[in-house]
Order: sequence, then C-alpha cells, then structure tokens
Amino acid sequence: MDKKSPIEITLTERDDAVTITQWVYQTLRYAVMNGQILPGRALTIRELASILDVSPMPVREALRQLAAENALEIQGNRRVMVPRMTAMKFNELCEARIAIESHAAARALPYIDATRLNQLRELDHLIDVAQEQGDLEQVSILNQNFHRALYTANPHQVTLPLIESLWLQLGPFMRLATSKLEEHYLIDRHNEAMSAIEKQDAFALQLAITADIREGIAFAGTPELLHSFIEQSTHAVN
Amino acid sequence: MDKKSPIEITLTERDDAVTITQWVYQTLRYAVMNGQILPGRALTIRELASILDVSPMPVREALRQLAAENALEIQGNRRVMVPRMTAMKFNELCEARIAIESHAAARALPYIDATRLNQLRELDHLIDVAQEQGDLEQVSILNQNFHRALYTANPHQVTLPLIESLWLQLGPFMRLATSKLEEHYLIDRHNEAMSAIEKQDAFALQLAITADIREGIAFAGTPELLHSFIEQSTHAVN
DNA sequence: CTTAACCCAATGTGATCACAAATTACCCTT
DNA sequence: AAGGGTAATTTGTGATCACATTGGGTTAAG
Repeated sequence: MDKKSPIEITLTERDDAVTITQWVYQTLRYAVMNGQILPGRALTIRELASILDVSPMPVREALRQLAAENALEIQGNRRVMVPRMTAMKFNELCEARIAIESHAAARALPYIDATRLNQLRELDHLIDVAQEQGDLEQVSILNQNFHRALYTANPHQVTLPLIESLWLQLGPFMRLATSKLEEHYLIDRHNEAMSAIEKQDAFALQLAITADIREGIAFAGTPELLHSFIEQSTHAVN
Repeated sequence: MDKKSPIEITLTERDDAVTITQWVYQTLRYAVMNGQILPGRALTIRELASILDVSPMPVREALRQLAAENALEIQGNRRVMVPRMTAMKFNELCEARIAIESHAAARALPYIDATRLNQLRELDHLIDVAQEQGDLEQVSILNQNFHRALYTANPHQVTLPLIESLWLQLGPFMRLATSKLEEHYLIDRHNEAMSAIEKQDAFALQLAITADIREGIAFAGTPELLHSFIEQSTHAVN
C-alpha cells in the first residue's frame, strides 16, 4: 500500500452535522490546494478511503466533484491525479485570473456599501498584521477572503465558482511563490483598491486588482521558480 | 410517480464504449441545456434512474458532477433542481461570457494557423446554411462549435471549462431568445471575427466576439422575454 | 373550516458485494 | 540477463441493501 510516494493529508475533525462526502471533499480540496498531493501522483479510491478511514463511496463522489472543478484530472485509464503544471499553463491561469477577477470586481463595485467597506478594511488590516508576523499561510487565506468579500458584494454574482476553480488549479503551485514572498516587500494594493472603491472608480479598481494578482505571482514568473514547477511535475513521473 | 410535472428527456443510444455514468451525465446535460427540465422542478435520484432505466448509482454521480459545474443547484434539503433565473442573474451571466470569451479569443489569436482558420471558415459557412434553412437548433450547436474551435486553438487553454459552465447556465433560457431570432436578420459577426484574425488584430477580434455574444442574447434583453424568464421560474414553484 | 400533531412513504447517504478491465508480478523462454 | 507472455491482484464501475431524515398526507382538536 506504500509502494508509491506516501500521502500526508491533514485530517480535520469530522463534524456530524456534515455528510461524510462533504467532509472528504473539503479534506481532499484542502490537500490539493496546499500541495499535499504531488501532481502526477496516481490516486486510487480505495487508498484514499483507507487513509481517511471511510468507505470508498464518499471518496468516489468527492473525487468526481473535484474533477468537475478542474482540481483533479481523470486520465484515460480512468485514473485520477493532480494535473501537472507547465510554465505556459501557469501563465494562462494567471491571465485568466486577472481577466475574470477584475471583471468581477468592477461588477461588484456598485453594490459595495459601508458595511462591506468596513469588512474589507478589517481584512486588509488583518493581512498587514499577519504579514508583519511572517505567517504566510494566514496571509494567503486572508488574501483569498479579501477577494471573496469583494466579489460577493454583488448579490447576482455568478463568477465566484469560476474564480475558485482557478484558485484551486493554481493553489498547489502558489506555495512556491508565496514562500519567497517574505524576501520582498509587497506594496499594499488593497489600499489602492479601497480608495478606488471610495471614489467608485471602476477602472482604478480593476488596475489595483490586476496589480495585486500580478504581484502575488510575480516571483513565480522568475525562471528558477518556473523550472521548479516542471521539476516537481516530472519528478513523480506516473 | 407522476404527481409533479412530467419530465421528457431525449434518450440517445447507449454506447458500450462509454460508462453508464458518462452516458447519464451527457443525457442529463443535454436535457438541462435544452430546457427539458423546468427550473425549480425538484429532481430525485430514483425518479431519474427509473426514467433512464439505470440504477441510482450512476445518476448520483452525474448529478453531483452537474452540480459542481453549476448546471444544477443543491438545495439545503439536499434536493437538486435546475437553478431559477432572474433578470439580473441573466445579465451577469452574459457579461461574464463577454469578459471571459473575449479574453479567451485574444489569448487564442496567436495560435490560429491556416488549418484552424479554414475550420472556422467552414463552420461559419455551415452556420449560414443552417440559418437559411431556419434550423435554429443546428445554428445554436454550430455557433457553439465555432466558439469552441476558436478558443481551443490555444494549446495551453484553461478557460474553456469555465465558458462551458456559463453556457450550461444560460442554455435553458437561451432557447427563448433564439426562438425569436428568425424574426430579425442577424449581422454575421463571425466574418468580422475572421477578418480580425487574418489581421492578427486582437482588439478587433474582442469587439467582434463581444458583439456576437451581445446580439445573440439581445432579444432576451427585451422586457417581455425577461418577464417570461421570471414567469417560467416562478411558475413551477417547488 | 383552520391548524397542529402524528404517521407512513419516499429520499439521500453510505456500506457492501459482484464483476470486468487493467495493472502488476512472476515465470518461462531465448 | 533480458524480453515477452501469462496469471494473480488491484481497481473502477455499477447494483443492491440498510438506515436515518425529510416531506407529505391524514386525522383529530380547537
């Protein structure tokens, strides 16, 4: 059972209010997002079921759902794995994020009220605190919450699921980028975003979001990091 | 078993080379896309399984996959239905289509070679033929193929799954729009798109795609059609 | 006639089983 | 020792079963 590279998955406590399938889904999603499962590593239903100590049934459903969200890839042999990354694909994902998220931000702008603005301010403050403490994982989580809070201001919002899908696909490889993030000082684009919101300036908001995304992955654009993607992908060949 | 409004689903022949789950998925996807299942109509696994003459198991997996693609909605009571539509949501979906598809088109532009261009020309011609014959369903299918062929020219493409998700959500309500389409003469925006491709003019291509999408749904923007959405949605109240 | 409580049918969830396809392991041949 | 072919194991798929929960429908009380 351990001939392949072992899989270490952080197990959260199972809440009885949630179905087993949902718990498995969240657990696997977190594992994928944080790169706990190597890209290219073949996953089997029964192996995951044994690791998570559940029957194969919930694992089947969770895997299918994650595959539908492009977090996992179903090979022709109906085997499942985390998709490998290439430099070009990484670039496409980033550009897609910029296109969709700046659109979502502009669409949310008219709906942002004082309450929402305060919420964004608080998140921005928490990010600053976490950044000073060097808690990069917390920074990453709070940054996602900031973007989510911005886009969901639009009550008729339809793009968040698409955006989350992109986050999921980038997730495993963003860790490499953010791990170098402490070396650089990051300009706080969130402040620019919020002053744009106050002025109801959609274009300035889009520029701020674009800059925020681009800087967050800028370090990943350096040759050495791109190379490490390829290496990590081809390292676990089949 | 027939207290609710009956469901008529077009059944295609089951191919043995394809798993039952995949066949169920394709069948249900087609049914949703073509409005064969009324929005708001509660779906049960066993009912669909009996209609499709399969065991509940493949239906479960197909439903979960469609829900992950936002083609279906899982209510709190863990019941499944086609999401209801509102005028605002419809508008958001259209604007999202424009933002993402024009981006995908611009990203695909550098990769379009002579072969691909000929393929697009042929599809454009077929659309003209179908339009003259008044075969609106065929026009709709070919139009999708045209867009797909354009975006998939980019070998590192990552947005097509997102775009297809939007098509799925708009699908049930586009029929209303296209049913009125014969009354108007449609300017062929595909020709504009292809001349933009020949000139490698990304901005002109984006404009053409935007116009194509906007005109395809323009009739849906008229008050009476928007009203029919709401009516169709609230008509089958639970 | 309205409303609330109770009961039964129906549903989703999850486990187990059966089977065919595919991968792996082993052994024989060259 | 290496390559190919066969056998055994593993795996995904799909069916069936059991159970807790939900929803609907009936009945009785106000």
